[in-house]
Amino acid sequence: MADPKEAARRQVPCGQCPLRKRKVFRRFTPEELEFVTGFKTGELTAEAGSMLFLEGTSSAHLYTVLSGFAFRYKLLPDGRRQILNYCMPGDFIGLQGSVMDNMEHSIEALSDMVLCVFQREGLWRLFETHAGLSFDVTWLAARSEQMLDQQLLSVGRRTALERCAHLLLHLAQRFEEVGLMKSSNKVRVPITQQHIADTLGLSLVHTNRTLGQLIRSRVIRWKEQQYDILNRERLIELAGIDEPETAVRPLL
Amino acid sequence: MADPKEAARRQVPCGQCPLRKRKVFRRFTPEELEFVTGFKTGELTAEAGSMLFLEGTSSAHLYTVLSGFAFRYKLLPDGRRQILNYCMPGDFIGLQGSVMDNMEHSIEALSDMVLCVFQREGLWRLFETHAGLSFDVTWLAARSEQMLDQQLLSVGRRTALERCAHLLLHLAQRFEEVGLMKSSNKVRVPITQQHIADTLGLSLVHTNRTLGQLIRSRVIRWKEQQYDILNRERLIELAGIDEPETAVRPLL
DNA sequence: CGCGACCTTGAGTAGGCTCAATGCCGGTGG
DNA sequence: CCACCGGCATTGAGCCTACTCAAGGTCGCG
Repeated sequence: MADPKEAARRQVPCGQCPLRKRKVFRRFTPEELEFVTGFKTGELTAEAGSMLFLEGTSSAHLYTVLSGFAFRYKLLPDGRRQILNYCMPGDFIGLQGSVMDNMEHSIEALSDMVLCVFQREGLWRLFETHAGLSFDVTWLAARSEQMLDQQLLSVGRRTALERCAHLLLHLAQRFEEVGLMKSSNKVRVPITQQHIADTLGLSLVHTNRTLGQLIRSRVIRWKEQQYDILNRERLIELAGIDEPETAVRPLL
Repeated sequence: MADPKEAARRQVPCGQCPLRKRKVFRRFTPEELEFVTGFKTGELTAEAGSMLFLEGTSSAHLYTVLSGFAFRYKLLPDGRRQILNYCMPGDFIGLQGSVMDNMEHSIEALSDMVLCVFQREGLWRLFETHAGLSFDVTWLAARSEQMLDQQLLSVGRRTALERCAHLLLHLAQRFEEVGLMKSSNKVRVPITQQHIADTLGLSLVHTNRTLGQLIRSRVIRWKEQQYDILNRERLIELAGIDEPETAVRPLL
């Protein structure tokens, strides 16, 4: 009766998922909702610092982030690290691992997390029975490619200051989309300057100095694992403007 | 009778597509082949230097490259350019534009090209009627995401020399996959050092000097728009080894 | 012959890197 | 209660990778 497996299943029925209420997410039909509910086989809680995926391994699961944060990254043999992107509530992660043989990146939790668990095989059933949802999955893949494109543009062609400004804005925007903005412009995200450095392809020291510039000129405030945007206009200006489009997207 | 539209249609029936013979590409069932043949609405020839897609616009088409090369890139307002990846025969391009509202990147032909043309709406029919092919499309999207991950790692965390070595190997590998390697290690690709610079996030001058290093140490040879790999081992070593996996993939 | 596209090279600079030390804070154990 | 430690942020100093500016050189083409 107290089957632990059962205990872990469907603690939040997809129909009532609080995330689904946000207007960034596409309305699903009752039929789609039913399918997704069946597709979900349970929930997973992960502690801050734990690995969700490990480069080189394969994974039987796919996840949707319910709460908490993570980051996706690659390592060079000598330890240099490049963070590819951040995962936040509503993000569908692990597609690469389900569709290809094995992962070529790792994902590590930045905070305690709760994730919806889907089985790799379920994805097949999804494609066979739900054209709309398959399209959604493809759409999500295309979107994350777009975000990588942006990131690559930053790292390859922007100056340190521009990169910082751009990332800060980007994170803030994603926060807003899923309703995580503390107050108006307060972004509480559990990352260190080392994470920022590894995201932007900079050294820790130089990241610190560049953020220092932004802080001294009162564009942002930085304390602990949290920053406030004090002067959004200036930040946009520094980032070299980048249309902050917010597309309605599916939530699996 | 001499309908130009008709003239442009299906000049190469998909079943006889010479690319399809290569073993990198998955065998299609006769049924799938038939569908793809119907999906294809014609061929497009593009001149070297012409734009296949333009950032900010939307496109009614999807393409598969039959022959020739192109590159996908983004620009900053002041003209700085970041090349995101290269398109070569067998590549399926324009998915982002078909699935999202509009493109956030441009694609420019590097050589004269021939492309298979598909209609955006056809993609919908594909999802509705062919789960296997939909899965393939998603697979391709996941794969290009993987390649971007690699690229981002390079640009963010590798030194100039490592980046060059890595790119040279990467291009050579992709050439081999589709049988474009002239002789053993001769890669004839119509790119200039400026393209390499914009791919790797380096300046033209520094790219030139870095390639110069590789040339002087007899690791590669560079002439005009062509390079030879003289010492593959050394190149791999410099690139910091990167498993050169070749996955069988679908060809739409 | 002149021009444009591309490659090459020199010289000087600067943005970003490394090494290293210090400060701050919260947690832990004596 | 205090001393210590580990994780993170900060700062200084010196260096070097990669950048900019600038000049040529080569080659193919009209």
